[in-house]
Amino acid sequence: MTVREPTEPTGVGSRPRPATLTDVARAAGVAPSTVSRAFTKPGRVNAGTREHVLRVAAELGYRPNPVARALESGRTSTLGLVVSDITNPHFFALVRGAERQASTAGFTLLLGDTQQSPQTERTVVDRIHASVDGLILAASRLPPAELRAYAATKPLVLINRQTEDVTSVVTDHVDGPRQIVEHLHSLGHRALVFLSGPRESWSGAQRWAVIRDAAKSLGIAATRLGPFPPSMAGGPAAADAAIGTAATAVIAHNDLLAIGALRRFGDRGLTVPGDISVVGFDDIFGADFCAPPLTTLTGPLDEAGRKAVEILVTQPEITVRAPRFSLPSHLKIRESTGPARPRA
Amino acid sequence: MTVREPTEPTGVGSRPRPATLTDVARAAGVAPSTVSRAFTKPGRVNAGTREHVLRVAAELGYRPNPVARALESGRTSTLGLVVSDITNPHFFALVRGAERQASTAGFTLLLGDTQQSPQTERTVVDRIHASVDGLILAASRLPPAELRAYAATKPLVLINRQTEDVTSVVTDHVDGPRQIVEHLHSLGHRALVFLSGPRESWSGAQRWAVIRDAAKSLGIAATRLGPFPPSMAGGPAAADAAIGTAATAVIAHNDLLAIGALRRFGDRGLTVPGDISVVGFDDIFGADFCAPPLTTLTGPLDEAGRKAVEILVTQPEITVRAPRFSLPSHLKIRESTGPARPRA
DNA sequence: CTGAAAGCGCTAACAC
DNA sequence: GTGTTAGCGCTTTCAG
Repeated sequence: MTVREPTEPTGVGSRPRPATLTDVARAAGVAPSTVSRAFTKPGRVNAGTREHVLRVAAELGYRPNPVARALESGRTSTLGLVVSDITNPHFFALVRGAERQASTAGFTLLLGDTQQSPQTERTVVDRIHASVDGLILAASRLPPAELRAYAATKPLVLINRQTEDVTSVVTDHVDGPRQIVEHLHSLGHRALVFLSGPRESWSGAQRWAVIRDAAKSLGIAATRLGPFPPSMAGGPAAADAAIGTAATAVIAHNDLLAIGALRRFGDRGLTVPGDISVVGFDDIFGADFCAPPLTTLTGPLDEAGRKAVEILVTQPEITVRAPRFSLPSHLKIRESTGPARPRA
Repeated sequence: MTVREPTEPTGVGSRPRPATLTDVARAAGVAPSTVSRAFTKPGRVNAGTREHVLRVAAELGYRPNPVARALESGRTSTLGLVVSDITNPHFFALVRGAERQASTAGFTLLLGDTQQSPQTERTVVDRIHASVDGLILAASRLPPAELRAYAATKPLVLINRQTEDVTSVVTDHVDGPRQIVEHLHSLGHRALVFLSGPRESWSGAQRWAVIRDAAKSLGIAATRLGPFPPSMAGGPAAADAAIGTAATAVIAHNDLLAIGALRRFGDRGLTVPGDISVVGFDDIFGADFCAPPLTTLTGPLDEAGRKAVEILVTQPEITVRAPRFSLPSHLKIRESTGPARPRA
């Protein structure tokens, strides 16, 4: 039997081996199981012993090793959150909401970024898969079959993506986009343009479908331009493309693109909303203080994050029944939309 | 000996037990150690055997369990990143930089939020401590002794906080603030005000110290107001307080506070920079498109995140020597600063 | 080159 | 109420 000296440093500048449960047991003169119980089942151990054990543990600076605990129990108290582009402020609120809810529940978040690539997404998910009790995939680009395969293996919640047999939380994608069209219509706009984002975006497809139908039923024109990168950098191209049309209002795939377009319109000498109205999606940080403040459809992403975490923490079993949740969004009217003025 | 049936589902709606290394070994007709080697030491196993094992593993959908691997090796390929308030956009760039660098290195990030409380910080750090190979604490509020204690236990890198015997990465906090003062001085400002953030903020203290000294040596007045919450919500109170002084320029503890103040000045009928100039810190997302775009000191936080991760991934040992790194920051002059105009 | 066996730190039966 | 024992899934000596 090899016994390592508990506290012997192994060399200059190295770190001491942290105390283990066994060390504590030995020092306290009790069995390992007693120490374990002292920490995890306070009721099932003599109060005096417990106190003693706890004291000795504190002296030794003992802290239970979650890795060992996880190996035994199969539970890690950790949730994986995978987003498609952590660089995108769109996801900040999501990460924030998820983190808050997780920490409230005593869970920790493992963060992953797919950099918009399905291949990377696969790698990331495979890697964290076994280390988490549940998985949240935001705006996943994975094909349905793969998503189902993951869901069969581990509690999985999709955010802003829906697929058969997989639990999802989406921000409303029907009423919201329709409200935008109605808002614009009521302001007198009769031709609008949708500045689209990535082709593979599920939510982007939903948005356009609803916008197109709503426009049709109101008898106004709607055309789609793009795809454009869903970032501020995509703004100039998107704005320029819009200027080439007869539209008096643009609806951008997201706020980032909208803000980018806003600036470009300014640079090109167009005033917003005087010459052209602009609407975004998400109500990201900054949408309320850009110039002019942006009319946008709130996408309660922090709430979506909270909801997803809540599901995984309190009732992971229900994910096998693949319920779908939809969170209401509403139109936040600010100053980037106004009455239509026919353009020359 | 208890042998669980490898693939038998345990009930309706439950999930199959994932294949383990042992399952693969059995199915492939080899020893567990051979399977292990096939995955981790490709050289030390017969090419044919290896191929066979890999094929069987693939068929079974086997994926090595990182938790078990970590327990044995003591390494988790995971880094803990703890920020004081994930709600603060200030940290977005940090999280982003850290995540990118980590994933490049094949590491995963565990995210923690201390909600500005030292007590919570302790809890969070204690909890993730054993699950990570290294720790990054951003804007830590912990006392030096505790920080040292953690550093003695695990590779630790502090961001924007310095303490003896602990490795740190800070964005320059001397030249930068001085540049702000000089910039303002050169525009003719002779009285400025510092809108301070939380009292416990290490970087806030540094900033004020340099500003005060720089002002003194330039022979201009500098006073400190506050503390104010370092958020947009803190802006109104901060702006109002500043209006009550003779200052023609304000330097805010961070961009959030600066943007909040910007809006308040507008609401109160003051034009920026006509009536008063405003400077922030960090160059957060949005600083370039608020109205007017904010002059601010860049705090290369994404780079700081990358640097911290890089240290922990490539040379964790050096943290015992507690080197200090400082990343250059520079003044980004935009439109919120202009020539001083004496106020009534 | 491959197998057998020990054990990482912890929890959970199962005794006593 | 407490100790003993057997693993969780994997890597790693150590034999063969």
